Amino acid sequence: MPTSGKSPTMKDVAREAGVSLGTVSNVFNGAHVGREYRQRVEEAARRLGYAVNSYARGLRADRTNTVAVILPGLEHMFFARLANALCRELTLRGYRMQFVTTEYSPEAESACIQAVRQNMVDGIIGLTYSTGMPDVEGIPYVSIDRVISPSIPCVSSDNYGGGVLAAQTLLELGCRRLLFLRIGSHIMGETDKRGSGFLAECANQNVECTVRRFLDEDGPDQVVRLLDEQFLSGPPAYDGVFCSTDMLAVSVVRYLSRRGVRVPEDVQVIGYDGTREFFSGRYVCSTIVQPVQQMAETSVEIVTRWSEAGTPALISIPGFFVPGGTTRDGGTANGQ
Amino acid sequence: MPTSGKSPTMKDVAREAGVSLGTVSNVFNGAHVGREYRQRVEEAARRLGYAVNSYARGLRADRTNTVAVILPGLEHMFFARLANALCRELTLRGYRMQFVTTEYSPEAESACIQAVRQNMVDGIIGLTYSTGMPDVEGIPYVSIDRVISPSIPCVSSDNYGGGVLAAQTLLELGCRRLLFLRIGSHIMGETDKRGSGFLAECANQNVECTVRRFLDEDGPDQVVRLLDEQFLSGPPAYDGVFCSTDMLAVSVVRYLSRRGVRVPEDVQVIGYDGTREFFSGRYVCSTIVQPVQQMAETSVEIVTRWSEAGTPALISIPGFFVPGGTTRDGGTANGQ
DNA sequence: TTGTAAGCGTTATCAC
DNA sequence: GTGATAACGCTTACAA
Repeated sequence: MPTSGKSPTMKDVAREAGVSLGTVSNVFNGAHVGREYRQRVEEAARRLGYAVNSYARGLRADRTNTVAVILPGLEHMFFARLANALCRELTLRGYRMQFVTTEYSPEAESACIQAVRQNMVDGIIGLTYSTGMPDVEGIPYVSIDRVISPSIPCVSSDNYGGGVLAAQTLLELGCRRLLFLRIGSHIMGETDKRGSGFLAECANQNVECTVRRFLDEDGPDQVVRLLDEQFLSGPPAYDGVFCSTDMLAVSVVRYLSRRGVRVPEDVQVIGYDGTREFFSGRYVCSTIVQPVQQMAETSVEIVTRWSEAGTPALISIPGFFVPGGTTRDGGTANGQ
Repeated sequence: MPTSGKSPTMKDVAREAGVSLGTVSNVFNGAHVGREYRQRVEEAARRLGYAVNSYARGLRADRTNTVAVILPGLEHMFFARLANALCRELTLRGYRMQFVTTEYSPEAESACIQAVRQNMVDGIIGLTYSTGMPDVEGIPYVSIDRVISPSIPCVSSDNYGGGVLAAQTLLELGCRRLLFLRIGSHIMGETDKRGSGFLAECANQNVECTVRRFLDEDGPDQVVRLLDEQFLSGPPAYDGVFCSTDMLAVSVVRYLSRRGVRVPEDVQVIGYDGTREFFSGRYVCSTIVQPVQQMAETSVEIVTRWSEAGTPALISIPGFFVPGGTTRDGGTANGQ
């Protein structure tokens, strides 16, 4: 067993076991091989520390056991959690993860699509905000949080349902004057449904709801100005706020605290994502938690079983509400 | 330009350009080719949308332009930042990143080492806590934050220097009764040097310093009990605390606040890592910031230029102090 | 069942 | 400088 230098190849195993190359190959591909032969091969392989080279295999068999994961970056906790879960699920199923960031290479996505066509990668799981629609017809591509076309499967948390849940929760907690704050780019996406669901449930329960929208480009000044309008004069104009992201929710909570408005006594706030402080594990606010783990499982399941079934175009996985200290229902939630 | 289906190969390009296979290969490998031929080939390649298949190349040329990155996980912000920076640096240099987590697959590391020997991966950048020393003699392996052997390069932040810096900072800020708190496993590692540096500087300036050590296994109870001993009775026994991680520092700060000890008025606390709140970008405490970006650059530089030079065994990159509200020097630092 | 040989996309070594 | 050809490690008809 050489401790360094090159690995043994099938040829070496064949020689060691005294059988032919094809037989060794058959053993490693589950084909029918006589017991005696199979044993000899397996033993020889163990002695030599042999493992198949999946890239060489891919060259012939169009299969590399590698999936590319494309995310905007890792510094946002939601992305980090997602990447982590995807890595886990892929590993569990015997796949390697090739990781790519769009943050630093806008053409990363098309490079990956190339790679699939070259059989260097078996499939792609992508969460991208690029404006152009990637041309991924006919290749194993799972999109996260963004509908690309009816024929490309998209996995996301149930944004609409999450919005409904947020409204139900605030209303149950006694809020009657609701505000929905949204931040994001111009382009419509899956995440817009958070607002739609929220508003629909408000309408359904005959409660009025105001909507305010920030753009990513807006600086903090803009946000503060807008919040001032809503809250500063007299008693708070609203007693329940749903924010499209935890980040926004935390900003709002901090703003309110600075202005002497008590949270959750005067105003209750719910965010969306399920962001936790990395050290304590505490949720940073009351929030609708994205089911990251299940989203990862589902995505991996779909790419790795691409051809096996007709895949539905849009799979929405329900999230759940968790109290995080910014609603009135019993303090800060901890742990899982 | 077919929008789906398989990619063109060198053969296709050769036919399209009316030259031989070898010539096409030469063009893509920078060898000397006549101007006329080169142009014809390049044009044909563009027309067909050709790109070399680096795995097929790897089969011959022992080079895949892929580097494996091994980290314990991504949920800790330091790891996420590191992975992000590594991805960036690798991409910039034309490498792909294969990402692996030890959290969910303890044998991930040896699998990667296999992969290198099989020429499926050109090199490894690894940050692992496994007890056994990986057998990586002779393959391109860069270890982060852990010395494996004199012949394996290790890149880390200058932990010793960081400890010195922490001591200098606390002393400059007027602290005279110092405490060093450490958390971590039994095994000695690079990070232990944080304490050594801190203590050395204390000794150097003739200031006494107490040391307390937690183990990862210790529950929060243990930590609280220990802190109670140090701080609870009477005025705080210490006025300056250096913690081996930001996580520990934040726990300590929270503990002190709950006990009515004011930070930074009564006790000043410095952590280590440079952790920031993901939404505000604020540092969670005054801290010694790990130079993640430079660590990534250096590691990538070393793996990708493996053979080109004798590499020093240990490269320590200095971090820097940043105030984060738990020291007395001017409020909370923001931004970059 | 087992062995043989062709071929996957590329590079390296030759003659030309 | 250019073009055929063998080889990289593996899979897969097909022949034995």
